[in-house]
Amino acid sequence: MPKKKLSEAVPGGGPGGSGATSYDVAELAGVSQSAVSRAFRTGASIAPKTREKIMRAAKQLGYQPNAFARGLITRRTNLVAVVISNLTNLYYPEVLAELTQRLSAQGHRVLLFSLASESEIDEMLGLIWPYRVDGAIIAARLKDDQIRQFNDRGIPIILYNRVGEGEPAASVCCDSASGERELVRNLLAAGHRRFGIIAGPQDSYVGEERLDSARRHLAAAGIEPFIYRGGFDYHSGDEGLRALMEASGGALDAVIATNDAMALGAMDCARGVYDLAIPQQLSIVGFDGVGPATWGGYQLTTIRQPVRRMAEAAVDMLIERIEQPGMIPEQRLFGGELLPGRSARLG
Amino acid sequence: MPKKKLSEAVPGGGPGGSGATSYDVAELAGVSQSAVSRAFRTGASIAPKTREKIMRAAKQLGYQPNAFARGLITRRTNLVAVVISNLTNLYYPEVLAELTQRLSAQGHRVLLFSLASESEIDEMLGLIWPYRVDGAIIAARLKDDQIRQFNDRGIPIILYNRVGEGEPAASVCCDSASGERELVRNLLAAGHRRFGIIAGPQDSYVGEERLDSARRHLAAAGIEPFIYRGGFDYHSGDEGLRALMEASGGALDAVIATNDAMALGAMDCARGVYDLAIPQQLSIVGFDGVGPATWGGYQLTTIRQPVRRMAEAAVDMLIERIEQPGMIPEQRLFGGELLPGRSARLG
DNA sequence: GCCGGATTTGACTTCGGATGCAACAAGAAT
DNA sequence: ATTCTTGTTGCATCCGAAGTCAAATCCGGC
Repeated sequence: MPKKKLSEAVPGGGPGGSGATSYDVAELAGVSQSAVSRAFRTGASIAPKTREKIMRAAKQLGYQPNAFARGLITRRTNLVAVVISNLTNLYYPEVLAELTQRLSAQGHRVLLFSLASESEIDEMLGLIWPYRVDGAIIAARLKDDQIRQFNDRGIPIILYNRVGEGEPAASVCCDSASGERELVRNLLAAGHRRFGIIAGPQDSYVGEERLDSARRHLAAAGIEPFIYRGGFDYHSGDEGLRALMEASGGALDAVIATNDAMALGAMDCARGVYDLAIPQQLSIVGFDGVGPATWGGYQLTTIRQPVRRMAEAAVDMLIERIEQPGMIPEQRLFGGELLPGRSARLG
Repeated sequence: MPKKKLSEAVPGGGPGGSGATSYDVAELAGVSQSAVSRAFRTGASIAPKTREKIMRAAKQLGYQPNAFARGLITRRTNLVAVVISNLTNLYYPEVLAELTQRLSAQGHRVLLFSLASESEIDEMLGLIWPYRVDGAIIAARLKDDQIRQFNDRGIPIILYNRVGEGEPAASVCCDSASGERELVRNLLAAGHRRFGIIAGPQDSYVGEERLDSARRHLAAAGIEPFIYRGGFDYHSGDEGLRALMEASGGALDAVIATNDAMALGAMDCARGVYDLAIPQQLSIVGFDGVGPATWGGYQLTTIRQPVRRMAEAAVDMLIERIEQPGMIPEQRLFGGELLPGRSARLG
């Protein structure tokens, strides 16, 4: 009769049920629990014949090592927290899909957190700590002391399209400044002179980068654009265009929206409300290169972020830092690709 | 001098570091580890004064109970697996956002799995088991034996817009049949007679439901529609419309797409390629009620799924089953709302 | 058949928090 | 003051896998 630690009659009732432990497998295979444990770790010292025998028993019992027990002793949970502020944004689902698949492929599970508002971050951090995640990828605005909490706990993080302000943090970003410069340069070259900008909320890092870059390069050409502040959503594009038309007395050549969703809203408004031909009477550009931007009805002129490469970099950098703690907080900047589209006349 | 189990010098180095355990807190507060444990469980037998003292010590050390240790002993992980086949679909991000927020609010964390293809499901299940999730919400096509694996392990699941075929399973669905019937009835009442259907892939449950319903109700009026099979994405709408125009010799009154993305693709194609006025020359309807469907350029006539209510139901049903195992596999069907839009003439 | 080195193996301990139980304290009842 | 409640507390143990270390086994070579 075995000593103990054998699982009781299976709760689920069925054979090959749920509760099998390494002790159950050990008994069935006629080996010790240690052997079972070793059979499931690559590189462990175990005879091939023994491992095979154990694997057969494990399969018969439907045994899978308990990640909680394993995580407790190894201090590696294989969990990565992914924090995304606003999932209903058109851009993030694509990012999330890429991150999830790549992390999965590397043996990590995704613990997803989404925020209804940025103020919930502190609360959310309190939900992350108990799970002892191996690392985190964060597409939300972290304050310095929040970054520091990760650093203090030794949890590597990668900021996505954000940077640490005071506290150093590794990050992956799309180069907003040069992307926006490209757009402005082309618009100027095509002869546009009266600009409106539909900007994002002030608490968005990339939003402000794009806005600053656009203003700076327009200023260099002696142009002062009209500016409207929206919320990065489609509706803000509509409202933004109305506001700009009013502010400029209808005399606009070009509208720069700091993301695609707003650019699309502005296009629909320009056509539907003001009956303007795009790009003949008004050029509109966006930023991101989301799916709908390429749709036939829009063919938006925009900067496409290299999402796949960025996600790949974020995951690779994170895993490097998990494997080898204490690396320097590197920042990687990716250039965007100009999608010419048909919503703007470019030079 | 305390016996043992006190964490060593903090790895992170800083004070209030990461590795604090209940033993550390116990020592600082001058109580036993049991007391610390009880302080963090509501309803446990502990004096308010003691708890307060412990909480103060815990805060000072930055202590948070280790979810892995807790989960190991309680057999409750507070993890819920959310499986979504195709995140880049326009519809699912909204669902995911709702599910995540509601689960969070109920004290559950989301372990996210996304699939590049449905064939990966078995592989993915192997990644779920080790984490001993309390339950799962699944928006992917599960085969009966896959559902049975959950049942055998006693893990409650809720299928989202899917049903179990042989194996019983709780599910939350939007009523495809009556939504589609509503659309067809209105289109018929407005005098449409030559129909095309842009359907989804055959392995989609809701896709087939919608297709069947549309065909049945058209057949009842003696109408045999042209049918094209697409992949539920925007591009399929474009291809679908071209195929239908060709098949029908250009003589179409109405196009029924079984989701919005394809309907939008068809609209752009109808306008851009065939120069048709919508809805005057061609009516197009979709299904889902995704964000872009309401955009000014489209104003798609469609059926909006009550995503919030459905997500709420899914979460509530799941939690019921977690708290109280062995409930009957209930199926909940939600009616969709007809968004009249402007892409179809309705009767 | 015996020996030395390499490989395998199992007993035991560990991770960190939860909990049954007995010990204990504080107040109530007698 | 004594006994009985009621309410707190600590001890010891458990959850399930991983890793340490010493014992056991294997193997070719003599």
